[in-house]
Amino acid sequence: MPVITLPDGSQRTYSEAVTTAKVAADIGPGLAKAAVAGKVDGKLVDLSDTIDRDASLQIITPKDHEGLEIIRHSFAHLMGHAIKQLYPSAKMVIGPVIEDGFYYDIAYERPFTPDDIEAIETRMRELIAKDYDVIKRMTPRAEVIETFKQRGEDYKLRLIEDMPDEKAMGLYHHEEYVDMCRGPHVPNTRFLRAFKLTKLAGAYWRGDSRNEMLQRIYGTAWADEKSLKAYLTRIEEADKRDHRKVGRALDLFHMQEEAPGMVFWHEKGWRLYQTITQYMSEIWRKNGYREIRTPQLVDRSLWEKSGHWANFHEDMFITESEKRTFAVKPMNCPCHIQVFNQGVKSYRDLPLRLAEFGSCHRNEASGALHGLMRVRSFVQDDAHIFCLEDQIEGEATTFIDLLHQVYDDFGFKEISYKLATRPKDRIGADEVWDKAEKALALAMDSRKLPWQEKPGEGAFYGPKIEFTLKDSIGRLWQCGTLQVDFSMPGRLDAQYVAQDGSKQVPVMLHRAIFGSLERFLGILIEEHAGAFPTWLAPVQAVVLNITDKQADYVLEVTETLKNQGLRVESDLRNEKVGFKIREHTLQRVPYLLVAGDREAGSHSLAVRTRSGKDLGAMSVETLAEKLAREVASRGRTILEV
RNA sequence: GCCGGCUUAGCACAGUUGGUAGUGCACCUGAUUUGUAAUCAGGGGGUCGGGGGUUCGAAUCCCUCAGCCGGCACCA
Repeated sequence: MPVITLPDGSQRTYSEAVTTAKVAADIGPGLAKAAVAGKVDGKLVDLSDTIDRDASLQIITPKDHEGLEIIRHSFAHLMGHAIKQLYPSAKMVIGPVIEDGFYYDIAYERPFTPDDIEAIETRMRELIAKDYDVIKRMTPRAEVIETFKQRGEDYKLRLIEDMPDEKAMGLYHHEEYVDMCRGPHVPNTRFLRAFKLTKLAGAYWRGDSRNEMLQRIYGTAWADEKSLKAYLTRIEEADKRDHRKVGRALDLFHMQEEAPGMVFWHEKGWRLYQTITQYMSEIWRKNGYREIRTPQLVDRSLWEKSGHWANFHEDMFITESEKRTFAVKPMNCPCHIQVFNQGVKSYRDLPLRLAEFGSCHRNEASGALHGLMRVRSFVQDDAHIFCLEDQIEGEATTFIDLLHQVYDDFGFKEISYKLATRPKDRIGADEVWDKAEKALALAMDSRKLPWQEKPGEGAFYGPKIEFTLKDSIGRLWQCGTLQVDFSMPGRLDAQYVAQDGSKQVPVMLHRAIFGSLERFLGILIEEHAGAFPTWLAPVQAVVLNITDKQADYVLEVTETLKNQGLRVESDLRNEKVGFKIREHTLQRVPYLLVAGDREAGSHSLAVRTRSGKDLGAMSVETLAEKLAREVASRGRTILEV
């Protein structure tokens, strides 16, 4: 006699086992039609699954996030159905749900073409129109194996081998097509309406590059057409903020074939770059860091000693001179240890924080390069903290606070936190890893950060926290990092004299806030779509004349503002004001300062913002003061309020 | 590095079945002295990513290299 408790607290009693579909139908025909699945005691089940005991039940519809995920998952099966009809010899591999959609990995004798994708999409729409029921059958293991054997689904058989304990699997029948899945799935194709196949890509079997490559077809899917359209528009809009496009449009930087993965910074981009390095230098000064500078080329022997040669020499740029091999430095830590090693250090010197805008080169795989986000030549705001073991947690929390302060200054609110723990190939004893991982976890907990673990993703010398930011289309990029390292200082002979006079090896923390300046700027460009807050804007204001009569006044005022440290330019071209306003607005200059006869006569300027707001005329002194305040507050107070 | 796609003027793009390159913006010149998102008229500019091949003839077809784009793998 199952008693079913619904989310509103009401209860229904049944004389025998009941399905979610039946309960939904008893509540009302509307709900019966909208029901996608059930959630029994917190666990998602198919509408056709029976409930034979007292339980809480929530009916899932497309309005629920879980409902949408089920729809996306069912779309993957639908795509399988279409693909097997069009290309019977294709072997289906896995078809999971991802953010905004789904994909399916497929093994097929020839590459799919964009035309194939179109054909698949068309067939999917035809299948949807048939409005067929999706039938679930829990099937005994042997029968499942037999089914897939008959159908030549080799990869499904390999997947079954990975689940030795499963005695029966859920088989979902889409007419003649069968897929294996934990489920749940939609009961009928009527829920599958709003979708679009988006991209075709390669992906390794089991995510391992030593394995064969499969073909992956991605799709996006939504509960209704409106959401789909909204998503597609969102992607289109986000695409316009792409830092590679904005970088060209605003004349910030360029890249070219002769230097793949390396940036030619133009004047405006370089101003931005310098603004953030100067900002960071000041942060270091105020927070007990000592800024240093170390060589670009270092003899191979040092990299061998540090362990980097063994792990990464194929990705290092090498040069030879007088029979010696040098590596262009791919990172700064070994060099910082050399600085630490100069002179005798006492425990009283710790924590010692050495910071550098470290220029690094790494020969990244050609396919990994991505605008400013992944380059071969980059600069890190790198610092190493040499400290005692019991100083780790304190240094870690202080660092996390500092990172938040910096991200807040740049307007980044959405940060995700990952703890990457010991990888397979590593140096150092397990007890040491235990301590290091614990220290990082404690530091994040003390700040109540919502972090996730990434098992096995740590560096070879220690675990790390990754602070990641999103680009305009939601791709995550690691920017900040904090790593504990019990190994490198010992390998490179770092020592300090302890309280008892003995020599001890310090712990080293590797840390960066921007990560790579190039990547950080890429994210920053996309975050603001090129409309940088005034404190960062390469050109903060342009002074425009209306006719030649005001030229001298414009030059004088520009000079005055420049002398106050503002980045101001004048535009004396023989053009209409409307034309000049348009151009500088498109260049995302925060303030356009118009000087006509009225303004020249009263030593003032008419102020217009790039968003089109007319702030009226103000005296040059007032304006300079307001701008200075806006810059100093890093945009927290702005001119227009 | 792997899979797929792309590469035409400074930028964004067109270019039908192979017949020898176009549009818009930008640029240059002239006129215009203009009050808040495009003044008008004229003009110049491309070994069609590099190399090789097929052909009477290649931006168009084939091979190859490079770069870029989207994924995958990698990321000290």
